[in-house]
Amino acid sequence: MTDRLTPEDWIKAAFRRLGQGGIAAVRAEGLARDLGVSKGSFYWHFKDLPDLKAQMLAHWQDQATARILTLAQAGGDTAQARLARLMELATSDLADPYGGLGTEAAIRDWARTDPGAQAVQAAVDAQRLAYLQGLLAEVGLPDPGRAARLVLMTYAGAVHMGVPDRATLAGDLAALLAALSRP
Amino acid sequence: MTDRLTPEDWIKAAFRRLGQGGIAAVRAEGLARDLGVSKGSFYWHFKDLPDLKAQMLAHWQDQATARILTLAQAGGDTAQARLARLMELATSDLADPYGGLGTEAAIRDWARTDPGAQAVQAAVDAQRLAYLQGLLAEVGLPDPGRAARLVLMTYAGAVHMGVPDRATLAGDLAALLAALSRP
DNA sequence: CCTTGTCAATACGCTACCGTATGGTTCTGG
DNA sequence: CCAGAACCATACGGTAGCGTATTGACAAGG
Repeated sequence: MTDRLTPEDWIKAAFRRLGQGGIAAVRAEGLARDLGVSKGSFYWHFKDLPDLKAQMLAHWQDQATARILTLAQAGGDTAQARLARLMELATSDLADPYGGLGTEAAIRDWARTDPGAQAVQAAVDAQRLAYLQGLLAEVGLPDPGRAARLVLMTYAGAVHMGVPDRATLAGDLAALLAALSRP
Repeated sequence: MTDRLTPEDWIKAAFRRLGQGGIAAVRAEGLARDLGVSKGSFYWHFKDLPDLKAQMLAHWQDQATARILTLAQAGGDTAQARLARLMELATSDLADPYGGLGTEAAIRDWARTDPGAQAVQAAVDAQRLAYLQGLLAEVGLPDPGRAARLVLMTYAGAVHMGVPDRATLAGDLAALLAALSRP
């Protein structure tokens, strides 16, 4: 257990602050306080705040697309199985390893005002939409484009309202898919 | 046209800033710059920033519930008619008189970190949910509680993602309701 | 007129943060 | 064992915003 810090430690702490206080709360001096060091350390690991934020976005982008999608892909052979696995993943902790489901919402908040975050968020949304649409088409839904959009909007909405709890969210998503699958 | 300012002028300007830059952008000195006066004027009309924000929340609460719901209520005699009118209102400018549909999203962002905003947002959500659930029950949906939740989650999600455009949003909501109405 | 109330300008001290500069400490390879 | 690298502390000047205090402009009523 070294008491020296790595960039990852800072990034993890930054995501904690992002989830709680929004992007305005991720500051060099505050993070240093959280980690029990001085900000001299921060400016050793990062050039400045924009540097840290860029690395946060890179982490998030990888987390939100690549990792989840490969996990879902490994979830089964049939489209049904992969779809089920994806729903399961989306409502699990894996979707948000940095703390509550709030990180997804906090990133969206951030993206409303920051062009860089906006770009990453758009890319993530597009990738999710394409993958989900493909899956739903394979399953045989009538209008897979609209259905995929509805599912993602529901997910984003759930994350931004007080999500009831993960079980009801899973139930709501399942009900939505069931309703959309009978024309 | 008097060149003197009223509290409403400040509040309107504050909502513009909220929609663009989030709650962090509503500051006394910035607002004063927007309005072409000095901040001495701000502290004449408002005790301090929390005072302004409280008045913003009061305005929003009235706007988001009372006004919309009475408009919807006046939209027709049957539940179907009122439901249609509600959907129409939700995707119109009336839902957000302060500028793009972004205010709704900005308020939710704000509510994530501010307890006062959180309380108002929760109250608005609860009222919307109750009203919509009643309407959907009257129309005869199988599970009106879940359906109402799904509709509101979809709406919140649409507001937070790049809404495609109001027409497709209206179409998506209609498709959702149609799908949910056949068991 | 002149007083009073309303709204705005200016100037001030205070706090929180940024980013830099410089120096101290601990780890590690040769 | 020591030179350099990696990591952290401390101290500094600069900016942006808050809230207060004081004064000025100007309209309306007595």
